[in-house]
Amino acid sequence: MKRLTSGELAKRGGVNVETIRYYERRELLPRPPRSAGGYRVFPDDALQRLHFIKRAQGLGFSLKEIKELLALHVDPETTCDEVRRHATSKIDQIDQKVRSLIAMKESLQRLVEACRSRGDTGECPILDCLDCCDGDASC
Amino acid sequence: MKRLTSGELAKRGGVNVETIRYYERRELLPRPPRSAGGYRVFPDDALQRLHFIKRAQGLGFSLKEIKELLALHVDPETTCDEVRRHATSKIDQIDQKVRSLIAMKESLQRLVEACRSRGDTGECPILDCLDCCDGDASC
DNA sequence: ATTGACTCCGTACCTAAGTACGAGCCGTAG
DNA sequence: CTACGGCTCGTACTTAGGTACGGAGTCAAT
Repeated sequence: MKRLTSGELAKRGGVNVETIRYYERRELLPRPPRSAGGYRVFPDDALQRLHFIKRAQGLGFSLKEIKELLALHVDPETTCDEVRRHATSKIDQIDQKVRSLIAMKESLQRLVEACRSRGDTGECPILDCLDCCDGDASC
Repeated sequence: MKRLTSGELAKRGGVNVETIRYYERRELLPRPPRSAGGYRVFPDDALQRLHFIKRAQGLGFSLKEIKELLALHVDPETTCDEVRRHATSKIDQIDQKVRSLIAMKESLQRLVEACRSRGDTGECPILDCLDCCDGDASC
């Protein structure tokens, strides 16, 4: 268990020092103990926590949602059932995002395919229908 | 081809009127012709455009990226190849997001599964490892 | 003991993506 | 013709997620 200053934590986590303070204010990182001189001294699992935050964020979770995810861990009152419900609902959210993304990807793929196979004449099919593909559109 | 005022467009698109003006400033919606009295008069394909924007946004594209996507359509200079490259790169971006989301989903699923199958003794496994699952973690 | 790097805190500033507001036209129904 | 709702504009405010700043204290090496 190495101990980290805020600067070291920030560097290892690939974030700004100020971000560390910010996350502490937002209660995404627990407020760490302080050294004699008043410096923050983070246990090194703070780094794991930080990685988790950044990864979840990269997946489109807001800091508020991430705080909820982390809260599951922290609250000794939460029952296993409760935790499972939260987790399951997050899974559903993720699924929804994935489905939407895949739909959009497929639209784009169809366009690229049409584009590749078009004859020499006429316009690029992508140009003709990029902005008219609604979900289940037959572009 | 119905013509829409900004208010009608906003209502049909499910957005605020100000958002319409904002998108016009950001050049996501082309600046429409004006009526004698100075009112915006949108061709009704503006609604398709608006839908596209909201959908793309829901998938995590920024307005800037969406503007790029739309620009493919607009610029008569873009060659088909160029368009295809843009589209393909967007597909890659989407793929990356999907992979990350699926990884996170699987982590959560493993946790839920472990939780469901645990005996009566001991702590909820979700609580123990929610914040330590790094990508390919063996939670 | 002094220097230089690091950290503290509070506050202010920043970008993205809107939203709200007020004053002043437009347009139509009564 | 007047009232009332919709539209115009510029400007200001909001939330989310940070980033930057400045004055002061700390720590480690020389």
